[in-house]
Amino acid sequence: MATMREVAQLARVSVATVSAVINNSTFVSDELKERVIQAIQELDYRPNALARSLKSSRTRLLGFMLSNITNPFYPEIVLGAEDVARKEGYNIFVCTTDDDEERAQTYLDSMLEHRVDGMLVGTVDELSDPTLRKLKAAQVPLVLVNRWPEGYKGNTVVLDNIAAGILATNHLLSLGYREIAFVGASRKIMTSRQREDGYRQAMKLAGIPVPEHFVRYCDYSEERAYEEFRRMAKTGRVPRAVFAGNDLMAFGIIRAFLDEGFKIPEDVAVVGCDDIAFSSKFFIPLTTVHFHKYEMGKLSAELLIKAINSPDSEDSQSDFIQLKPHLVVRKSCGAN
Amino acid sequence: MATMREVAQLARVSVATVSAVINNSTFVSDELKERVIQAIQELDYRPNALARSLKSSRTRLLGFMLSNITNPFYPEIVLGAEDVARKEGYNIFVCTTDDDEERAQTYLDSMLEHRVDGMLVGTVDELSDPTLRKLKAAQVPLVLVNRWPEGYKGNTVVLDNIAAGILATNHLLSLGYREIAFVGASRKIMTSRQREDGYRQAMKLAGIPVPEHFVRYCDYSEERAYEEFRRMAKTGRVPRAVFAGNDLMAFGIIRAFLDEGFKIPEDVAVVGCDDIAFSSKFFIPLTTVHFHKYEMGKLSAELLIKAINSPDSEDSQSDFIQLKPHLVVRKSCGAN
DNA sequence: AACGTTTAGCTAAACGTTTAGATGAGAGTG
DNA sequence: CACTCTCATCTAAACGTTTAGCTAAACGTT
Repeated sequence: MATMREVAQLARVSVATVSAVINNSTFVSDELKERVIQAIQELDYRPNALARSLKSSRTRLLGFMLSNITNPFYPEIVLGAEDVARKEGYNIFVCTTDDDEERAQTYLDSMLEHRVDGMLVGTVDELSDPTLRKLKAAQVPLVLVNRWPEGYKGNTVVLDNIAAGILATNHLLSLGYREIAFVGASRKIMTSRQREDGYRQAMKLAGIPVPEHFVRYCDYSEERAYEEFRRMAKTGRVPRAVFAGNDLMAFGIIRAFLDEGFKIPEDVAVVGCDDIAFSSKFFIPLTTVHFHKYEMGKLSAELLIKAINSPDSEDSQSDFIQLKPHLVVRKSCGAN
Repeated sequence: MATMREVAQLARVSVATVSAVINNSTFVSDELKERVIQAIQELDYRPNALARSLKSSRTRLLGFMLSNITNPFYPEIVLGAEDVARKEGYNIFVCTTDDDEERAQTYLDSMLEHRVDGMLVGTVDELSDPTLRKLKAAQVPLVLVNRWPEGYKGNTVVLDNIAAGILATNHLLSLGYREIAFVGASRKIMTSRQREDGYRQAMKLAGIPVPEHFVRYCDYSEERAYEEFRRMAKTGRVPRAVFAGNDLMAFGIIRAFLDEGFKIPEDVAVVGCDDIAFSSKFFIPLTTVHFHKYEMGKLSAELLIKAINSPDSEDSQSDFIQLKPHLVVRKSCGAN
């Protein structure tokens, strides 16, 4: 592949002039400019981003760490981030850790070695997380996305999961259901914990005790939820309504109940959370809590780029953006 | 961020020794090695991949161009590729073009400027595609994934879409259906065209004329398929069976028929194609044609890395891998 | 003692850019 | 005409690595 030196030679100018034409950083006469452009095309020259970044110490690369693209919750977020990155001339480096600590570390090292200009991180929800510590030590501009450690100081774009829990639970309460189950991923996962907390708050406010035997944890997985509720249905002891911590689990729960001969929403009402693309297309369109996922990605990237461009990234105050959800009423809850 | 020079200073050795320790390329005495490691940790030194790649002219970066991660068909492929890449010490740079020519060009330029060691390309299905021409000109090791231009010479990993069409159609024929509709994306999209061709071959072999008024095109989109078939259902003139070019459209078709009061599979049998994750979890588990998507990603990356490592990439013969599908019989077709 | 051999560790030249500062041709001024 | 200014263009020094080739100490051989 041709280098700038060769282009300069062919155009009978200095490398500085070629550089000036490419970046149009300083004035170059039309004649030389023409010659340079000619030479670039002739040689199919393409600037070497490595050399460029090495000298200028900015790569126009952004890292994005998330747990699993296979989960339909994420691609939209990535898309939002990608769209603003592209517009601003950045490329995004997506890596998925599957919530595996070792993988996260490997990828993080790799991103830092590639000198990304900033990181979008969707895998950290503890202050003690090694990923977070490493990132702080490396002083990379940083935005936490979707998950975050309580009390974290720094740019953060997240969803108001407590509000989501309240919204879903209140909706079910308003439809007259009292015996409402909750299904989460686990108490360890912040988003799940907060959705549960919202559910508990709403129940408390309504003066209804939480039926603890109907609070279950299924790893945010369709399969696990299916198994859990199939088992539950077999006992005959089922709740009148379920708030599922995500749509995937809601699908699993509905499938389990259907397979056991229950009717949805007549026998059991189900409300999901996330409003993934498929939820509106499910045969029983799912009532669920909608989050602006694309928006979350977009805002995250904007914030990150702002942080990168801010003169001294150190003491610039950081933003905490919390996106509000809204309820999407469809068929699975038995409203209308 | 600390440089190798600073590490060398602190460890009282030369940069060459530091380099040797990091890459353990030549023998270094235990004593010096110890001092170097100490210094690296003390300074939190991290090799600069830019400088390293600039000198060694390999980046250990792979590009992956595909149309749209939001389509559940793709994430699994990416995962397969990522897994082998990680194992081989490569990072994958995913970019989505949304089948927009301009975006493809922008991203491609960006990847080439970043000097990726090779490219996985899932967006090219014409020999005249500018992307393909640019890639050939740049002489980057290359594997075409999923889509490919007829007659293309070079590494390719694809699905046998014709076999898929035959499989699906034969299954419906074997269940006694004769009036079988086909829904594709468009004749312009190779995968869709081939699935259609498979369908036509199977019909021909069975001696049944293709009902051309039941051959429709819906851009591989759930919505479009829904609208198209809702309209069709309203006319009262509906086929007894449908082979949908992908699962998403199958879902749309089923939803359309249900909303018009038809029963699936009793009134209309539906077979999809792709077997995306959700198809088995649909309330009417979808009969569909399964492809090994993860495998496709895995094989693609393996082939690419092989090509990168092959001594003279020019005349090394290229592989054409075509993955065979198999039918997954579930509920939507009315078998058993 | 003189020689060659081995080898741990070093020096310095790349890799392909960016960019501060040098150069020198023209134009403008008194 | 001598002077300064302006400004298009160039020269050369980085950026942080890798690596070919060198140095010199230590050892073995005769």
